[in-house]
Amino acid sequence: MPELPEVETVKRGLVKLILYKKFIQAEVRESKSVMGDFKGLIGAELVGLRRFGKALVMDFNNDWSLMIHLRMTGQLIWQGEERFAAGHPTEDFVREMPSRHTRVILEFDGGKLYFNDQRKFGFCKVLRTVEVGEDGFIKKLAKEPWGMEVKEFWEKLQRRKNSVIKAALLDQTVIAGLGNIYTDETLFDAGVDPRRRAGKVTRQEAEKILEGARKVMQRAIDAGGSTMATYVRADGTKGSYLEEFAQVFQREGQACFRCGTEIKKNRVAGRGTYFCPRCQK
DNA sequence: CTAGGATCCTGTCAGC
DNA sequence: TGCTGACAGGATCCTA
Repeated sequence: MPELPEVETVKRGLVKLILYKKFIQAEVRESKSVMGDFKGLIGAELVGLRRFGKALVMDFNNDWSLMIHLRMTGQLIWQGEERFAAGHPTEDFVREMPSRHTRVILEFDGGKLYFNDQRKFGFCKVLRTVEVGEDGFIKKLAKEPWGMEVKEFWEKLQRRKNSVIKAALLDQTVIAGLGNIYTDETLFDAGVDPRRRAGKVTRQEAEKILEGARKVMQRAIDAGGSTMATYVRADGTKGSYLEEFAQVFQREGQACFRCGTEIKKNRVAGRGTYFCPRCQK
């Protein structure tokens, strides 16, 4: 699931649970999921957590850092005295760890952090703290919607004027943090058809899209904590917070909450895309 | 430089 | 039941 709000939820959970804990060792079960060498982190204390778009960075007190990107199916599960699970929601949230999807186990003083990733697209990368900003992904990353002025956003859209607006919003060098869900939710909120060319989006619509992205993602962040609590409390219950707030995502054939028209699903920018044909022009 | 499709990988589900 | 193809909450690489 991991788009910006989910990664922010992971970050907040880890701040509460493992900040200032000492890293003991790592067990790498899938070498493909790891870049760099965990040796540099052994014995160091976790002193900071940062998020860059959908990427999470853990900083240690010896000038080494650990960057984690969950991509499509990554999740992090902390098992100490308490349990915390966030990222891509699967049955593994409530299962005994490790599972068959566990790629790396990070042992801290007081518990273990399990990096699970069904499809192995995600990764952990050990690097010098000063090199975090030089990482290819982070270096190219655009601002997040809260820090972006309409003018700058508009200009970035012109750079991708021949792409559909959905593709432009998914491009992390245009705006950081949106993935397939929040792009659809944002465009619904802004009343813009995902198939429109980015260059045809008016300045006013661009402003609505920016505001929509902020609103939609902030709501998800605010809901994140309680959702996780629900997940852990429930004995196997598969509740999804998507159901709580999604206006269009995975609602194909259902009535639009705003106008009652059937929500449609199309392939746009190579991704399953949900929208209301009446509310989004 | 951009745009669009293929690709990495595993799992699930619909249709035969 | 078993097989096949499509698809999946991401990003990069390749080609035109």
